[in-house]
Amino acid sequence: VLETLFAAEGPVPAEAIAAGLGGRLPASDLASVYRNLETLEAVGLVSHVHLGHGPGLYALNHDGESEWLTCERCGDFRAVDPAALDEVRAAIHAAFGYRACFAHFPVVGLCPGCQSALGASSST
Amino acid sequence: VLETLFAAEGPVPAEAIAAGLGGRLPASDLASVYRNLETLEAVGLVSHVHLGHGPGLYALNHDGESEWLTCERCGDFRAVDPAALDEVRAAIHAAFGYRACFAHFPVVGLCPGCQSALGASSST
DNA sequence: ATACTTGCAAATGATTTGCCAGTGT
DNA sequence: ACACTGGCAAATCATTTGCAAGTAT
Repeated sequence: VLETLFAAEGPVPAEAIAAGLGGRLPASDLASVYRNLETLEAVGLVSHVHLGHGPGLYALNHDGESEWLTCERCGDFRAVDPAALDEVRAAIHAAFGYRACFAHFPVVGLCPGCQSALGASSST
Repeated sequence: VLETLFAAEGPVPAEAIAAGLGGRLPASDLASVYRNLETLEAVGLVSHVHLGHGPGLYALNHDGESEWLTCERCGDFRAVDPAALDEVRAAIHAAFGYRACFAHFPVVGLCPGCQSALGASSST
């Protein structure tokens, strides 16, 4: 499982891991994959993120957890360094007292491309 | 279904609507409830939010959609006026070009209570 | 022999779909 | 007669659990 996650380019669904990323790596049973992922998450080597509906996506924690942005229209997503969201976190903390984390559940919105794809109207 | 949503205090799972909020209102079949909710969402009267894992929660759009904050530790949540998140949205837009929306997927983090419950360490 | 890990199958929870009967126009 | 809505059962998708067989220590 670790080898497969290492070979993956980005976060992947458990099913893809079970399939060995489409046959390129040894396949295993989905149940074992979930069991291993659970263990690996518990020790902090792996984490998963929920991008919209659809299955959770798993990825290695190379240096630390990433946080995520995803587009609710086209489904695209990007990892961001947690530090890049510190200003956002500060604004949320100042307004509501919450300390936000976008590692497990991402920031959801419209990516620049989809903003223009719909008639670009709003400002700010 | 509308009547039930109107009687509900906050966002409720489809199952609670089907049960008539625990018997206080006429019960219906879960499938019908989902079908009606889908239609009501399509016409903009209702929206649902995904609070962490667990079922989606449905609520009326009284004056406009709310956006949500939820605590990943205690599961508590609160609705916020979208305007209150404009500063946050602006920070995200400035940094990444994304236009965030927290109506369907909330801001996830630690509420003030849970921050103290874990040894309050971090600042900002 | 004992502990850990797997594969496979069945269970769970949320949601969707198919279909048929009941109501309304 | 025809369109719409509801109930009920079965299907689907992601994930979990039980259990028996297999490998390792």
